[in-house]
Amino acid sequence: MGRSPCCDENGLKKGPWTPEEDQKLINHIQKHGHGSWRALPKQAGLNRCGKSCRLRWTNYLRPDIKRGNFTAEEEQTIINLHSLLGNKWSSIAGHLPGRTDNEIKNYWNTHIRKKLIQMGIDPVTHRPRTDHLNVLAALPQLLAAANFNNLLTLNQNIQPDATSIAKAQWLHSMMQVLNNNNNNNTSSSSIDIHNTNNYIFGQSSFIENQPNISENFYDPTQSLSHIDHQPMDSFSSPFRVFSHQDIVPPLISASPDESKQTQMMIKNKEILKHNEHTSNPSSTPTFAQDHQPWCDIIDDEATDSYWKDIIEQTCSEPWPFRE
DNA sequence: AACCACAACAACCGCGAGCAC
DNA sequence: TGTGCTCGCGGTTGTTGTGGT
Repeated sequence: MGRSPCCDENGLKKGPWTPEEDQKLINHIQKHGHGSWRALPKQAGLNRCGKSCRLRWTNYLRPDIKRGNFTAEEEQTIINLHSLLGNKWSSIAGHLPGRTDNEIKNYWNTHIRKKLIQMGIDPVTHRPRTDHLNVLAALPQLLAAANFNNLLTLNQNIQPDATSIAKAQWLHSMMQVLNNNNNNNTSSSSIDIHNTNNYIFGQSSFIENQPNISENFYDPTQSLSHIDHQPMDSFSSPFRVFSHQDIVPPLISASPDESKQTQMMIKNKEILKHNEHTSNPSSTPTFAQDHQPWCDIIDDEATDSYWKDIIEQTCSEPWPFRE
């Protein structure tokens, strides 16, 4: 396995491309195709290495490249695909026609990554950051994000809005992370996949066991674009549920219709209730059983004292990582 | 107007896979 | 089978633009 020596050659120009160079490259490729990139610069009369030409063509000059800002749908697709594929920028780019891997990578590093971090999400794992200091530091923001006033009146309003549900799911997930830390003497920072809300962050056993339900389950997807410069109490989870068939998720609306979401929510509640009543206790636990406290929040009266208790319990118990 | 800090993005670098000989 | 070449990928750096002081 040899290494390409092309960029080590002396006398080859580096740095930004001039319009003249661009034109030469375009003309040559339009006439002859790129063929061997290594041989191309000489044939095209360019004092560049083949690698530089290839990069310039694939990232900038190619006629099918889409210019302009990323749409909310594209952004959501990137997040979804990144949660599945990781930093496989070329694979991600394959699902975004007209976008290059370099462009996506840059957009990720300059925009999306920061937003996720700002929201307390690990941009690598796409889960709430579980390192102790970060969780502690993020707690006030998370509490604000959850917008307790909305949560406390969740069930007093007949039709809770989708954003409130997303916030609530978000908060609950963080609470479970905290509780995990409390209950885990081994100071491991990993999340128990069966005990946490991975139905938000990835494929859970619930989803895998119950694809029919997962297809109908409320999708909390929201574009990240609208949380720019917004107070934390107006954000929502950027994550969505993947089903089996959704390994490569389709494009979805970034601004789903509110009433539709509400209908979905009601439908999902019915499914959960139905599941609760009909499931066999000895079989694989259902979503409702796995997440009983959370279903209770949705289905039962949520009171001030309930939330107070949670917070006090979570915050007053000795942290395994405290001195 | 000058300076600085930061953001955005184009381009480069190094590595590994695949292929031909 | 080993070697060298080419290409593509992902991480990083450099350059330019923009806003604040």
